[in-house]
Amino acid sequence: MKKQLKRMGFSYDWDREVSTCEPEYYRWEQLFFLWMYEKGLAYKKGSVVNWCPQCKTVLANEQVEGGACWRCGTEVDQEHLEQWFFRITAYVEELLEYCDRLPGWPERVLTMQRNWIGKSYGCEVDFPMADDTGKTIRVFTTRQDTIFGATFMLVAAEHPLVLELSKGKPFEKEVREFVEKVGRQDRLLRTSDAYEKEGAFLGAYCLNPVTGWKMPVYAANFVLAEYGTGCVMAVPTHDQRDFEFAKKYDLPLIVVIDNPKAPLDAATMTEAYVDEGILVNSGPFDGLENLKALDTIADHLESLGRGRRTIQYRLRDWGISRQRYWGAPIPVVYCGKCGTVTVPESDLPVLLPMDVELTGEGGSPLAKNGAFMDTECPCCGGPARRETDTMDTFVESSWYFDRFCCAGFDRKPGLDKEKVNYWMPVDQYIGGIEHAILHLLYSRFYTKMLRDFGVLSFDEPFRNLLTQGMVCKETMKCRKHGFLYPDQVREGKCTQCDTPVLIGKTEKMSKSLKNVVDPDHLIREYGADTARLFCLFASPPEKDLEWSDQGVEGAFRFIGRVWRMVMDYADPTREVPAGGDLAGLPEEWKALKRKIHQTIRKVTEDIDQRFHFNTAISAVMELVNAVYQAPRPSGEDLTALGILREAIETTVILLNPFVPHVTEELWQILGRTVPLSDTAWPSFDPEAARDEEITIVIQVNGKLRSRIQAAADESEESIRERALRDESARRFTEGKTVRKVITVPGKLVNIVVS
RNA sequence: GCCUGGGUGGCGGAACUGGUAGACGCAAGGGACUUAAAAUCCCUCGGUCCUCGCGGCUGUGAGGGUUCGAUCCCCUCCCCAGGCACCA
Repeated sequence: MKKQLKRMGFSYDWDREVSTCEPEYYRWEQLFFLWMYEKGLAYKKGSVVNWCPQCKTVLANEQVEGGACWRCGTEVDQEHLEQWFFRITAYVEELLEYCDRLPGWPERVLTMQRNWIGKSYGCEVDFPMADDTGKTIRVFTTRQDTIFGATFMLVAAEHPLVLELSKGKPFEKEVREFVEKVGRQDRLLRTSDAYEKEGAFLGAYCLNPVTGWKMPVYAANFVLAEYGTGCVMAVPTHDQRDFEFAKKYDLPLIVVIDNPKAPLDAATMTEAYVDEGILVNSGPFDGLENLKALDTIADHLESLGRGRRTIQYRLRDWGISRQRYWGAPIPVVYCGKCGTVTVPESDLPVLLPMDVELTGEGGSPLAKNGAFMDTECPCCGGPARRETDTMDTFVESSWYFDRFCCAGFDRKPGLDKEKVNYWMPVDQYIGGIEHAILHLLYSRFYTKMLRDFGVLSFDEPFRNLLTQGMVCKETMKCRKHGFLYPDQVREGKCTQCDTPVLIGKTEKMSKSLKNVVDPDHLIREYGADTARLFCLFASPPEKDLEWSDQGVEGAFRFIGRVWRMVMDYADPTREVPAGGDLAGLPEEWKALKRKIHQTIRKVTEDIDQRFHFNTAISAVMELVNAVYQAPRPSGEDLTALGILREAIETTVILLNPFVPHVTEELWQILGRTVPLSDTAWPSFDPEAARDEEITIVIQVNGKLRSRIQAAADESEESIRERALRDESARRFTEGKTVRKVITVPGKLVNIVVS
């Protein structure tokens, strides 16, 4: 890996290399854990967690993609386990707020983070039970404007209230069966479109706090126990889920928001009305617009003492326990006497044992390692057991960038504040879009936390973010032999059985699809420079890159073209100083001089401001084409040779960041002794780059009709006059009245006629 | 369903702030060089019509709108990619 990176010519500073799996790194992570534990930012709790049966480990919510494990794709189960969590929710407000203060981040990443955090404003409302026990059911709602239409109550099947309320009632058995059934249903089924809303009546009633009506209480399969309070007031007229539920169990519907365009009738509604409207059947609030009623009704509930405004977030705490080997051991021991005890700072690091058996079967290898597990309690000295869970490896990647600033720093807290605060935040961070929420959210959290511990003095880790695309290639498949590597195909046929190969979809390069390119082979065949040039030229970095063998060939040809150009002129221009004065140059050489400086400007801007290497490279290609187009001067024409020398040297310098190896060699061939990598980037001469003559477009009624040449300093008035006299344009203005003439300096004249 | 990006020649992609659409490359076609091939160098290359011009019309997913002028701004719709999805 390292060798390959070096062969490609990437200029990494290997002195800053960091290995997150070494104790020199993860010991600090364990220290941070102790600090977090002390502050309540790390805690253990029993909860329903995502469990990957393949990896035999727990996964954070963010690490479940469409119900499957982000690593192996296996469907994730729900298990009840004791797990360690990081209290990322302590920073939820700041994480959300700073989404508006990261102008250098792509909007879609920020949107994804905002959605993931999922802030919503609403009310908690207490619904008293209809029996006289004085108990209440508390719900969270964002739609308190519909409270007059709440006709029944829904409770998550897993909620303890379900069994409590139904206990001893004639419905108890049915409720129990229902709860068990929901518990058995897996995640995939629950989220599928066909999943039907179901419930069971608990034999209990509560009262609507504003209308006083009796509302039957149901357990429902579609109510989430973990969100809000796990209980929902159901308003079937204005919520589609509640509507479906009401229809199924024949529950009453009351319209409380009327559609101003077409009045609603509860008896004939076929779906819930979820748009804006005017309140009806809502007592004192009738006639209000529902959006305005949100506030008014919230006030009303608060004055009644039945509810209060609250904010809910979708974001949950970050479950970091993993039953894997890799990852820092959690520095905690369990003592029969003292309970959960943290490992004292002086005993850190808790080392990952080297003598574990990695069976590949999943499950924690540490839990099978007695020497690791059995220890002494740091408090009482008695026998104790170590925590065998390790931390999610995303913890490691949440601060490695800080460590880069002071790699090897071996004093507490593992970060040299001065250096870190000098280098950080990262000016330009580059990563795949797949980390939009995982790594990028965790790193933001960790940064804020370390800031509050006094280690860092900045709020956000990455000032600018570029999400680069992935390298894709078409897949090839043989009917008999499945997916094929590129070298298993010759002339469209499988090399094993000679049957024609099926060309499949273009997909992200992966070993499983065999649509990969071997970098060693590529470097052997074409060299690292060709590989680099192709990748940079094919598309801008934020887009996916479609691999094309012909494109690689094209990149190789261009390098050859540059090489021949240099070889051609290296000798004749060897003794000629590059450049030369602009004044007095014949027009054709002036044009090349201009092209040189325009190219420097364009390439500098494209690299600097936009990371658009593809257009930077095409600009250099244009310069090379211009040199090929130039007439070959005689050996005495020192002016011309000087300009050519300048063009050639400029080409070599400008290409250096893209193709460093070949340009360094060409630089030497040109007789330069100072290495190109130590040579300053050229600056352009604005005077030379300026166009002396510009093409002015003449439009009639917005249609392109003619072009004229104008001197750069020609007055707007004069250009306008010439445009009006222009022969080609007059063919279209002849016999018509000129209504208006619009001139855009340096660009065009538009003559409006009727 | 909701949110975010996108949709430009045969293909990858340009067009910076509303001002010449298609830069540059690939593919294709033609020519030069060569005994020949490869390599190289040069030319043509969105569609269409004709009187083949330094021409006309048309053209950036579709349809409207704003504007002197729209790939760019606004509205409606279609399609593709990604994200979220019973979040009350």
